[in-house]
Amino acid sequence: MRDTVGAATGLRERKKERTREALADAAQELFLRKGYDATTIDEIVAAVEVSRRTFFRYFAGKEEVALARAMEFEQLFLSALATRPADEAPLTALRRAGAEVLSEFGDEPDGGTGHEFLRMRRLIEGTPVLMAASLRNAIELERRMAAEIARREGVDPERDRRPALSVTLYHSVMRVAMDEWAEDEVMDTAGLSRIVEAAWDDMATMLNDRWTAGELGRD
Amino acid sequence: MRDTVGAATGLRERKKERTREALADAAQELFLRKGYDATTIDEIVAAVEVSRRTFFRYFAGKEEVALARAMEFEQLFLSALATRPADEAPLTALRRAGAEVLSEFGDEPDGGTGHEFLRMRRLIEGTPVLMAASLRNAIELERRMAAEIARREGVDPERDRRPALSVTLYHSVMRVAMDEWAEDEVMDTAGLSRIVEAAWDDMATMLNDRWTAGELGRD
DNA sequence: GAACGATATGGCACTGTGTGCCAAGTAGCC
DNA sequence: GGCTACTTGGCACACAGTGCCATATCGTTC
Repeated sequence: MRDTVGAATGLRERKKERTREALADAAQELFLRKGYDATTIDEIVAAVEVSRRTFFRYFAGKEEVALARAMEFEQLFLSALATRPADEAPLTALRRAGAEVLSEFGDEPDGGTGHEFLRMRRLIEGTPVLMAASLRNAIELERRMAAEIARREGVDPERDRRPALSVTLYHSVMRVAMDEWAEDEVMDTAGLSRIVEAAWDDMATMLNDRWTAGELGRD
Repeated sequence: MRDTVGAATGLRERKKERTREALADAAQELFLRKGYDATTIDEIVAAVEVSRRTFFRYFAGKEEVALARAMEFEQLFLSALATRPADEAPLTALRRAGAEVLSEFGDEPDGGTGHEFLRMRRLIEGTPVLMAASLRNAIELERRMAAEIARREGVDPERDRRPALSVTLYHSVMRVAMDEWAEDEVMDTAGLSRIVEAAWDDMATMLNDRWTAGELGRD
């Protein structure tokens, strides 16, 4: 994603993009090595040789730079959703868009972007202020996803709650599945796919107020 | 909830509780009148005549005092869930516990705790840092609720994802329903109940990959 | 290549949040 | 009343975040 910039823009734009990338990379490296709270903005900007003031021209704050990479995946997801076949049911479109993004990773037991992704995820989960900011980003992403589902289905999201419900259901299942999967230390995308499918099966069973598949309702 | 304290404790404990309540009340009054960002900790402690240092002995930070009342409702909810009949299905128990807590409010068009609750909810929704902190609290509440569901169902929440799924499903439906309901300015609990029921119906339809009740699946 | 306008950067001073330390004050107990 | 345990207030500090302005750099035109 980052290597597609600058092909047809000026030096000024290219320098800005390089500064932004350098800040995001330096921040991530420091956060993963020292922890979020123990890393200061002064340390990040020193690593890139720009001023604090410049930092705040690229990022609204310390949290935003920490979540910068995760937000790139959100863009990937929205693009994937927008290009799903128009006649696909909403939940199917969401699930398949998610699978597309996941396939961007390879199985990379101890290297590459997948490993870094897992390490950043653990950092975020373990840092309350980042977890909070990440959740708020997720809410905003849900709103945009719901708008896309509403567009695909030709309904008004302000009047019809089904887009919002489908998106929040999708995120709920994904979050429970990813919490379960991330207990391992390995970027095993096939394993995640299996957990996700099983979680959807459990959810369908549960929504009919049953606890196991095959059980009759009992209230 | 707050008036049950101090009956059998010493003066020191009673003074601490009064200070804590005074800070929470002063903070809420200032946040609702001036906004969260425009209110400083110095203003809150000046209103109660204690020091900044004392403030930080009662609350971990500015966000925590803003969410103090909301977290009291979380305790109410957990208590209500714990006392639901043991043989109730998980989703039914969650829904009925929620209805119990909601009934603590009356329909109070322009006064009382219900009105204050709505105003605080709008403040939180409109303040990114509070929204983020609130969402993180909700995650922690979900974890405790899942533990309670797991206890009721006699399963290990570390091995069985159904407690987590049922809780996150419940929260998802409630959040979509409350977003829809809170567009009004009135504490209409009957209206909320109707929206919640309708949202559950839509969710059940959707989880079977249908968009309307009665529609055959089409993928 | 120089000039000029537009834009980016760095430095500074400032506000506000949050925290550790320690002296002074207060509550509880005997 | 004395002593102990606990609470409070003041202070100095670190850090995040921001507005303002002088200086530097890039892009465009000639």
